[in-house]
Amino acid sequence: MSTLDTLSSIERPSLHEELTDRLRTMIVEGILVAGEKVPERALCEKLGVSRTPMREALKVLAADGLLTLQPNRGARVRAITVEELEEVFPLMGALEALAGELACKNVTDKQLQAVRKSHNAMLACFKSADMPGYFRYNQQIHEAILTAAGNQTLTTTYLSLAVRVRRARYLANMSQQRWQEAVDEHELILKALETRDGKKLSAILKQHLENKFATVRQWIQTQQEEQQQQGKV
Amino acid sequence: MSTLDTLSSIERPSLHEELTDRLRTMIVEGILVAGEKVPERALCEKLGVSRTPMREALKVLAADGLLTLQPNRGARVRAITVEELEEVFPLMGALEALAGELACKNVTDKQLQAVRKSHNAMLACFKSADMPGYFRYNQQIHEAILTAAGNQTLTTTYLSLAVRVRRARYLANMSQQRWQEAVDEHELILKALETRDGKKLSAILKQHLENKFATVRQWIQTQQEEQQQQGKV
DNA sequence: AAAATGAATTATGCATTCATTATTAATTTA
DNA sequence: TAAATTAATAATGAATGCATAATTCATTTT
Repeated sequence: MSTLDTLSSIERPSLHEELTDRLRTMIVEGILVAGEKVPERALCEKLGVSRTPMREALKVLAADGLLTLQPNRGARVRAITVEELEEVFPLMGALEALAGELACKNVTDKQLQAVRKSHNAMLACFKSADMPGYFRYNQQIHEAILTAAGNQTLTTTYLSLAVRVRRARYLANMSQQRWQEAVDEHELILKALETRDGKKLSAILKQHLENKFATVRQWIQTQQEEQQQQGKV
Repeated sequence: MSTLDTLSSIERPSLHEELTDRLRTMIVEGILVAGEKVPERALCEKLGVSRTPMREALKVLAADGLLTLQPNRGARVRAITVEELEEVFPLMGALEALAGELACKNVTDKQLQAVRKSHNAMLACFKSADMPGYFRYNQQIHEAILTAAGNQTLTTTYLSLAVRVRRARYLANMSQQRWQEAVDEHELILKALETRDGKKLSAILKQHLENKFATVRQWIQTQQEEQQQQGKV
């Protein structure tokens, strides 16, 4: 079962939006476990809402690819597969590339400063081997680049894809060597953005993502094999 | 008011999915008019469903960017603006480019044959100046390329963006000259696909879209000005 | 004891109801 | 008569209710 405790009740305009956000977070954080059923009733009781807005949120998240709805059998958290990953990553690559080009065109000095700050914070985390911290600042950087691109639709589209792989991305640990490489790539990312070199930034971002992709794919493959093992036993 | 008549009642597993599809179609076809409120009750009655699944569908379409939800004031069909267009088109460009590259890698002879068929049908429509027919086959071609790319996530993502601009795209009439150019571009598209030249196909598709973009942008600008005029009168 | 059948329970999908908020219509006031 | 105020009506958002389908559990059968 999932960790449904430690969740407080909610109130605010438009319950279903609040619920959509909450559930999304719970999926990314693994509180709602990939592959498992979404305990609709339990969630409603825990959050103090009725089934109507909850079910609206479930429909939205299903349309978004985070859940699958089985007729008469409720919602299930979509477990990412290698196949899905192979679909999502190239897409994210294309979008990051676009974001890089646009960001170089549109980034303001203030935004650049924000990226630098996240970058340095990320470096500090790397040096102290703080993976969760690194992950958080890393995400901040990529989102800051999206913001700098100044295209809300791009941001939304990208994030909806990113969320689908975020948990896998988080769980798939990098080797120390790969981690160092990732940091090096980030130096290049910052440099390209500072010099407003769109082509270069675009290319590095794409490469950076492809490298991450390789790590995550390997991890998922291991996971799937373990699942199969368990299925046999 | 909108043309809510000529709609038959429905039945099938998962009402909200059926409704989502129906409403999406109604928006693209202009039965639900951009900028106007969605007549929830009337739609429910017309389609013979309760408000619950209807509202689930509305939430999904809102998350998809086709509607906006105003708290306590229902749903409204999102009218596309120049700003939104300027956001959506570059994104579609990046995705079409990706689709082109992947399609050249993965297209089967059978799929290629399907594209050729649509292409020829489209040419026939051009010669007989049949815009609706042209538009339909044109769409078929682009969707066939997506299919050939063999990336379901790409298809879904692209279509969700394409739907948002489809109506404007349909209403924005091309000049005769531009139409001829578009047809010429389509010849190049077919050729690039036949020779599996990913780079070239990718580039042409992007250019093709940018040209379309220019036409649509002009049309929307005119529309917005007319709206403002009406607002003043 | 394992498989098969059937009853009890629970979950699911959708319709209905209800409280609240917005909108319109009617009335009053200046 | 035009603006302001109030009353009415309708719409929205969310909770509840209900019929059907799925699941679980007990019972029977082999």
